[in-house]
Amino acid sequence: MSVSIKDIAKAAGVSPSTVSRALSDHPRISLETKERIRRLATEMDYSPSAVARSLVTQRTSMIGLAVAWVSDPFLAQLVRGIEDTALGHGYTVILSSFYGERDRERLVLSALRERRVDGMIVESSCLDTYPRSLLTEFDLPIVLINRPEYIYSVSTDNLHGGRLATEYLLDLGHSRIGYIAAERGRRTNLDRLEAYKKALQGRGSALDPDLVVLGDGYAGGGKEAMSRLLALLSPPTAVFCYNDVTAIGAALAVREAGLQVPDDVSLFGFDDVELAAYVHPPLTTIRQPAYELGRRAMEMVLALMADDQKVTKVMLKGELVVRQSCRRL
Amino acid sequence: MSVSIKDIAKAAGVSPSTVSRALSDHPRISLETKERIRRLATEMDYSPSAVARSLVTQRTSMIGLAVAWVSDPFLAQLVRGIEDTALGHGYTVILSSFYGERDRERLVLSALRERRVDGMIVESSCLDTYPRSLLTEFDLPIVLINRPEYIYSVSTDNLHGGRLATEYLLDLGHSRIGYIAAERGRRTNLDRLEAYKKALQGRGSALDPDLVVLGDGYAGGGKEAMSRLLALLSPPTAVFCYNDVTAIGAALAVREAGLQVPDDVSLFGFDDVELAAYVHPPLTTIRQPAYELGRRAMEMVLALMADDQKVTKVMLKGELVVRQSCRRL
DNA sequence: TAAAAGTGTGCAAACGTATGCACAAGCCCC
DNA sequence: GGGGCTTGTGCATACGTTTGCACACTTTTA
Repeated sequence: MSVSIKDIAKAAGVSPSTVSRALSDHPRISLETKERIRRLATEMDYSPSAVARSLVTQRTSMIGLAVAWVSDPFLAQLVRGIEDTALGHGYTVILSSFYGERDRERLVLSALRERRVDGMIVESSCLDTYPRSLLTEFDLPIVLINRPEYIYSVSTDNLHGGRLATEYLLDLGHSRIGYIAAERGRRTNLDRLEAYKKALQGRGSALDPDLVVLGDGYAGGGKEAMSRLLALLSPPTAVFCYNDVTAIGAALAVREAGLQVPDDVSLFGFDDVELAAYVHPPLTTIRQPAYELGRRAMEMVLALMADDQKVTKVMLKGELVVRQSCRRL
Repeated sequence: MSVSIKDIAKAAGVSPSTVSRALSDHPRISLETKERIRRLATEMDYSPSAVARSLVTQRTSMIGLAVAWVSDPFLAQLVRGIEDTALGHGYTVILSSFYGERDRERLVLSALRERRVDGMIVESSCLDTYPRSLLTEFDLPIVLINRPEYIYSVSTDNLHGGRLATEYLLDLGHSRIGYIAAERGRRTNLDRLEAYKKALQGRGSALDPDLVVLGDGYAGGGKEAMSRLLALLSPPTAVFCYNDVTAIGAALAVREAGLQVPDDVSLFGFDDVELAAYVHPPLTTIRQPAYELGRRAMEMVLALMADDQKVTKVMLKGELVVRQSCRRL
C-alpha cells in the first residue's frame, strides 16, 4: 500500500537497513547518503509505520489514559498536564472513557493492553471490585489518579481539602452544614465526607445525618439533592458540595425555591473548574492542582517505565479559593 | 516477554496457526481443540498483540479523533456519539487534542497517521492553511466536524441556527442586538455571524459594526467582550453569543456592571451544553445535536472505509431552546 | 609495513500474528 | 473400489521495521 522503507531503499540503491539507519540518524551512515535518503523520503511522502516499529522494539510509545467521563470539566487541566509532559518525552497519549461503567472500563483497559501501551493512567477507576488487581494482572506501569490507597497514585489530599472547606464554613459561623455527596463508592467522595464529619466533630458541632444527601457528581444530582435539603424542617444554612458542578446544580435549586445564594444559603464547591469563577454567584471552592496532578502522574509512569525503584505515591494539597458563594452567618 | 501464541501452541502440542485459528473461531478447527486452547489461553493470561495483528492485516481498528480542546463542554456528547458507534463496530477511538495550535495539530495528525489509524475525525481543524490538503496527503478516510465546505463533513447548520437565534431576539422586539464572536477564522463563527447579519438585514434592521465584538469562545473572552459592549454609548439590549460558555462569561460582565440578565440585557447562547440549563439565568440557546453529530461522523468514516461511493456531507439542524436569559423588550 | 582502529554498508534474523496452500484421514457416492 | 468431498491440522510466508554481526575499505598507529 503505502510506501515502505524498502521502496526508498530501491529508489536510493541501498539496502533497507541503510535507509532505516539514515532516517534514525545513525552515526555510521555518511552524511551524503543520509541527506539523499531523507530527501527521497519526503518526496515519496514516506510515513514510518509505528506498528512495525513497535513489533520489533517492543514499545509503542503510547500511554493509555482511561477516564470515567471525558466531559468532566475537572479533567480539562488534568489531561493537559498529562499530554504536555507525555509529548515532551516522545509519548502519545490515547484517551478513552468508560462512562463510569465497570464493564466498559474492563473493556477499555483490555483494549489498551492489547494495543500494548507502555503505561497507563486511570482516573476514577471502579477497579476495587476487580477479580485480580489490575496492577499485577497487566504487567505494565499503571498509575491511578485520586486513589491514594494504591502505591502508584497521585492524588489531591481530599481529607485536607474537605477540612479546609468545612472549617471555612464553620468559621463563618455556620453550624448546620450539609454535604451533597457523589456516588457512594467514589473514593474522593468518601474522603471529603469523612473530612467534613471530622471537622464538625472537631469543633463540637452536632452531626445530623439528615444533612448528608446523595447527588451524582453532576448538576442534575446537585439540584435534586439540594431540593431535598431545602425540604427539611430545619434546612442547612451552608452546604459543602462534592464538586463545583454539583454546587452549580444546587444553586439552581436554591433559586427555584425562591431563595438566594449566599444570602439564604451558602454553597461551597470543589475542584475550581474553569466556569467556577463565572457562574452566579462565583463559587468559593477548593482548587485542585489539576495540571500538576496530570504532570506528576505522567512523570510517575515515566519513572516506573525506567524501573526507578524509589517512586512512591504523591499527594498534593488543594487550596482555598474564596469567591462569593458563602457568607458570614 | 508476555505470552504469545507460540507459547500456547507449545503448551497445547499444536502449531501456532492452529492456536490462531482456534482463538478466532475458525470453522475448520474441532470444537475440542478450540476449547482446550481457549482454556489454556485464559489460564496463561494471554493477551493478543494488536500490533502484530495490525501488521499483517494492515488495519488497526483504531479511529483517530483530533479535537481542539478536550475540555470544550460541547465535545462531551459528540465524543460519546463517536465512541458509542465506534465500539459497536469493533473500533477503538484514540483521542488527542491540539489546543488550537496549528503546529500541534500537524504533529497530532502525523502521529495518528504513523500509528496507522484506519480513519480520522477532526473537529475544529485549523487545516485550511495546510500546504497540501490533508485529505489527499494522507490516504485514509478523514471526516471533518463542522466544516461544511469539505466533502466529507458532518455539521450543524450554523446559518440556520444563527438565523433562529437572531430572529428570536428580533421577535422579542429587540433592535440593537450585539454579537460576541469567537476567533475570527473559525468557520462556525463565520457562519453564525453571517446569519446574524442576514437576519438583521432581512428585517430591515440597521447593522451597527460596533455591536460585533471579539471574544475567544470561552468565558473569559465572553466577559471581556461584554464589558466592551456595555461601555458603548448606546449598548445593545440583547446579545447573541458565539456559544454558551461565552454567554456565561458575558452574564458575569452584566452583573458586574450592576445590571441584570435578562431584565437589562438579553443573552442568547449556542450549543446547549450540559450546564446551560443550570446557570443563572438558564440559557436560551440553540441545541446542537452533538451526539447525533458524532454518530453520523463515525458512520461516515465507516462508510468511507467500506468504499461506499455515495457518501456525502451531512448537515443537521439545531433547535431553539427557550429558557430564561432573554426577555421581551 | 603490518596491525589496529575507524568508516560505511549489507545480510539476516527477529518481533507476533494471519492465512493460502498442502496434506492426511475419514466419509460418501456411484 | 476409485474418485471426490469434508474435516482437521501444519508449513511457510508475509507484514515493515530494527539491529547484531560481518565485511570491505580506508585511515591511523606503532
